[in-house]
Amino acid sequence: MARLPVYLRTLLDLQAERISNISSERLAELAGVNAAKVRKDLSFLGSYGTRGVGYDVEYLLFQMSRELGLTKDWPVVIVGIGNLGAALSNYGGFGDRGYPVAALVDADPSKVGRVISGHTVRHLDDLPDLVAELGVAIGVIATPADTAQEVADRLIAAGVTSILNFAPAVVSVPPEASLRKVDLSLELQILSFYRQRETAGEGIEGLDALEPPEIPRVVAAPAPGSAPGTTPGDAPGTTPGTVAGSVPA
Amino acid sequence: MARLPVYLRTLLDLQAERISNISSERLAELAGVNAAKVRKDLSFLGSYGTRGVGYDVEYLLFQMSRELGLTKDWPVVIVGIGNLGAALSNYGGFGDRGYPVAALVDADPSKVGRVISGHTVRHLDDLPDLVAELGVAIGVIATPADTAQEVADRLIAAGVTSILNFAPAVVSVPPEASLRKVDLSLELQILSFYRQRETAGEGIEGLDALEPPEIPRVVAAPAPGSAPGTTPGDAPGTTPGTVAGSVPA
DNA sequence: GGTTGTGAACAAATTCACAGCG
DNA sequence: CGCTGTGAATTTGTTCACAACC
Repeated sequence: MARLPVYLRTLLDLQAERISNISSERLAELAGVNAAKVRKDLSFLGSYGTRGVGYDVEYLLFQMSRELGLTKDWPVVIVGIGNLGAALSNYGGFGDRGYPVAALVDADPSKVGRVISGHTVRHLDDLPDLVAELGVAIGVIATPADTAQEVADRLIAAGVTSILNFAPAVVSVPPEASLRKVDLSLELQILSFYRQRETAGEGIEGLDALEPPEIPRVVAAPAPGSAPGTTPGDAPGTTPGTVAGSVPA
Repeated sequence: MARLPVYLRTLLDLQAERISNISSERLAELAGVNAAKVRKDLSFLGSYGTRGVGYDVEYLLFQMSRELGLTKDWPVVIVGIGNLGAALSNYGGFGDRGYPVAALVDADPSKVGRVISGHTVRHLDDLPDLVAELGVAIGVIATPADTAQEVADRLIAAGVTSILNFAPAVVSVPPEASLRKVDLSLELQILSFYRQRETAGEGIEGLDALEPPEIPRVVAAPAPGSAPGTTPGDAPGTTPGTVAGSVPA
């Protein structure tokens, strides 16, 4: 369940405050969820609470860390050392929490050999060797959208079964692998969607209402920057809110 | 619905390939979802398809962009100019897609005045003025966890109702505001959780799925690396293949 | 013929509510 | 008595399947 890490973090805060015991009620409040949900989620790990009392913070933390696989390191390889990839490799939040950056990889020969945040960038072709040597457990895709699937395939082929994808593209992996995605422009679009609905009349229904009843087959030019002459490949050149999230590698 | 941006992106790709018409079946395949879901989602926007034919890419794009609020810019303020904040402000993906970075803000006086990616860092106290002057629509929180809630409060107070939170903390906002979060360590923990489940039974620690939940009242030391050989209890072996390792909604 | 749009069936997730235990 | 753990009820989301339509 994807909420466990949130509980974990909350419990760590509690531990830092020397609080040794917590009820599902209070934990729920701190984690921003419903109390029954907390109990269901925790009981999924086993019966680690005490009726009439609550949960022992320390003990629960221990069980949870074990369950989340936090008792060992999971070395990470970052593929695609553009803006985002470089930022990620420089971002301390990885290593601190048990996910040390083990290697940086890029397909661009001009990037290979450069040293970033203490790591020498290696070529994408070295992936299998790096994975084997360094025991890489997680692959981070920080390439442009159009190479994301290929990179994922190569990660899988190299034996990496956990992938975190920052590229704004749909990538698929075999069922035995896990994939999570982080897409900045997607989040922003969701936000502006809600905001739009607020400001524009009332909801979708209201929008239907102001729709012309007849069927407008021909469409007005989509806002700014229509450029039907651009080269194919990447960068759909039209309409605001294009594919985004990553950087030239 | 949070899938609309994915369809949007797919449609943009199609447009770039000069494909003018698409069936829900094909669109579903490209977006990595079920065809019926695509139709339900799209019908939520209105009846923009043609039976027996499919959807007109251009027209659907136009309607969708409008619905997602992509016909106008949504200026962004980034709060917290540390590693991550600086990386984000330097990251082109915002402005290109209709989310121009309008201002950078930090609470640290030593950061105020510095110029990053063409923006002079302003003090957090200037937030209300900046929001009013620049028409800021979205606030990005890139501060440490312990100040995230306060920053959110100040954003709301300044009139920003859309917030994207990168800080690893639970922040709450009034119901009229929207909040999205991006949490890297959370994603990594989810990945290692699945991975852990897979490989449970091997590894240095003999945490096999044997269960007898003896009385686990005594708390073992949660210190990193501690490996109590006979830790009792283990997650119920239930729901074997249930939790798939793929992208949830 | 083919494909959308949608009610109905189904599945999953969430919440309720309470028995059972400390 | 208070709080956990969990079946049952409810809500939410997904998929099916087919009538309506081009």
